Amino acid sequence: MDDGDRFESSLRKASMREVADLARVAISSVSRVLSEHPDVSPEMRARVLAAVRRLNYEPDFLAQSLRRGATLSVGYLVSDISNPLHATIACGAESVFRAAGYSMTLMNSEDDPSLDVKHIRFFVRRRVDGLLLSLASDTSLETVDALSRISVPIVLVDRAVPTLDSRVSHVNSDHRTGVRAAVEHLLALGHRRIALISGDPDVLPVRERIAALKEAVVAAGLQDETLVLRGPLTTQHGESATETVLNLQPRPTAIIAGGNQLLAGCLRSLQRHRIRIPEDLSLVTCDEIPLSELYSPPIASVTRDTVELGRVSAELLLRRINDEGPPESRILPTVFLPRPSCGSPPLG
Amino acid sequence: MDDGDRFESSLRKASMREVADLARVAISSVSRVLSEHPDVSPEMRARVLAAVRRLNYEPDFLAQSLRRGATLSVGYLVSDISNPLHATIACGAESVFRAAGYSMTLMNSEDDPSLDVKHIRFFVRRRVDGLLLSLASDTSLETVDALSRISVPIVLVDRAVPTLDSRVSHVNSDHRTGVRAAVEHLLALGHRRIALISGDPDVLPVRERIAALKEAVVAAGLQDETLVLRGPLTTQHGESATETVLNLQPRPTAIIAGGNQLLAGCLRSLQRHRIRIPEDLSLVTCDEIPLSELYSPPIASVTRDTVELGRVSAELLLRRINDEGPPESRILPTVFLPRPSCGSPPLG
DNA sequence: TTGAAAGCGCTAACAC
DNA sequence: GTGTTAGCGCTTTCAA
Repeated sequence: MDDGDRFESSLRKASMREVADLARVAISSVSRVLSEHPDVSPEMRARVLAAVRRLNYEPDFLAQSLRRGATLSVGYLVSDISNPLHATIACGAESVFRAAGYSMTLMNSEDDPSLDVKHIRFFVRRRVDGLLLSLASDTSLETVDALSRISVPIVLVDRAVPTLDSRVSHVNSDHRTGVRAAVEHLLALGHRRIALISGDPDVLPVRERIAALKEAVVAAGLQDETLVLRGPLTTQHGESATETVLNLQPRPTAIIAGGNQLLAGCLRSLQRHRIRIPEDLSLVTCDEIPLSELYSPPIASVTRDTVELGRVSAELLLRRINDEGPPESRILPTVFLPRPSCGSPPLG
Repeated sequence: MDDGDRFESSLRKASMREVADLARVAISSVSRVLSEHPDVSPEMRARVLAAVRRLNYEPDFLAQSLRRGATLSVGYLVSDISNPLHATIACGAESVFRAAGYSMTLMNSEDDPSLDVKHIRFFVRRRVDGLLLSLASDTSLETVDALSRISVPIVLVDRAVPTLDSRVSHVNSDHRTGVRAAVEHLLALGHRRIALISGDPDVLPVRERIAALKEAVVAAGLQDETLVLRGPLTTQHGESATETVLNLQPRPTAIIAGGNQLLAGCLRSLQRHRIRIPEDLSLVTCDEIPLSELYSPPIASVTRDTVELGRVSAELLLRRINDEGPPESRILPTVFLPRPSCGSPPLG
């Protein structure tokens, strides 16, 4: 490699114009070669490709996107990517997008519905080809309004906006079935005073979990002695709600942590008070957190394949982007895994 | 809102041309108003803004980027975003980028150096303004070559490529100090046969941890009875390496899990063999995993502020993008947190 | 088979 | 203070 080559191939972004000049062909011919147009002579092809190599040319995606009207990029809106639950969804989605030549841009809405709206606008201005949304709130009017005003394909991930049903795809987990199984398990063990440490009901999974708790009690023909403690889906709320539960008279005999972050806070509080599980209190979590199955004792959980959730969401979005049919809804299973954190309620 | 409005404001992306026509001004005037150019009369401003609202106009970022030569977007390359360690780094970085008006696009390289290269090329074609890289391997020649051929600002996160020192910024954690403190703690407790379950040495933290182990032993004037088990940074390797350790005669009395994923696998194996911690074996982890501090017993760890790591990385990248000085290096502290998983070695 | 030229939506230099 | 115009780098008719 001589010095000329080394100079040419380094650091500067060459334009198609320069490639055309070097190859002594028209710029449109370069374009044809690179987009594999059938009608190009082998000689020209070779000349162009040589120039491309020599200049280390890479087509400008921006210019291509502007011209073609597609960016091959999608936006993923999530409340908090540092939550392992969302991170695995993102991972599943990204692998599907990547395989299809799409890139995924990420924005955290930090559980703030007004950021939901801001970021959706942002993505639209950036002309993403589609949007994967795990909204901070699927009940906020501003968000629903913003969504109804835009035309990009949308997939809601574990969220529901009934007024948009005909325009957006949905991928949800069947939280209700999983939580019902968990509650039935607790009821069968003899628990009656069951506390659900819950998020606020402005996202679908929270609403479903609350409904499932009530449903299971009603279905069992029992009087409702359950308790729902609402608050943000944070470890802080998990911790303080657990404190509340522990101070109640009579004290609930089982806690369902309605989210993985809530569980972390809950465990912190239980440890501080040296509550024995399951002798003093039974515990179930909704969504795992790393090590929850290796905890002492292993913690029963309502769980699901979140990587798959991400993959399916991405697939539905690509289908919409490529105009392969109308919006669809998918419901993926959840499963209740009984583990030693559930036992009989303490006597008395 | 009348029907006309409803029609105009919904679903179609209006162009600046249409806004100009509706407001009966030149297209450049629209541009001036929107980019807050000082010399615009209040009347025109009002006319333009009215038209903008009426058409629900959003400027096309793509066209702006092409024209301005900046995309206000950066790429983040990471081996696996579903690892909480990387997810929190991403979270810290994203918040800084977002505050500065930048978006962050994510690609997983799945611990495959060839994907590192592919994704770097991909980002360059997309004309990102900068790159945050947690490479799968910082020793791969192809990667180094690819990096030396591109001109976008780069920040290496917890990675080192000596030949690129003058061209890229670095943000590293001081793994060496943290691991040395951990080893010194174990030595003080009487441990001599210490096993480090390690990743492969093609990323900086792994190399530093191995070096720190040796350093600490030498500094203590002891004969080296340590053992390093290399492999991928996965739970599988953590598990199988632990099996290996448990079968050794004489068996090591302490294990250092050189990464959070390795810890998860290690714990699984220890539980299966009913190894008591710290009575039978002492344990330290490098980087926490959710619940590792709430484990029974709580697990000693070499840890660091990963959100801060992400934030600082983003700040250095923005500084380079805005040409505010040459590439910089930052070393952020790690800290060893002794916890009950470390005790005296078993007798005999 | 190849080249010339229009234009994607925007910004900025220049004119008035 | 506002309008006209030349591109940013590419794709794609339309002619030749």
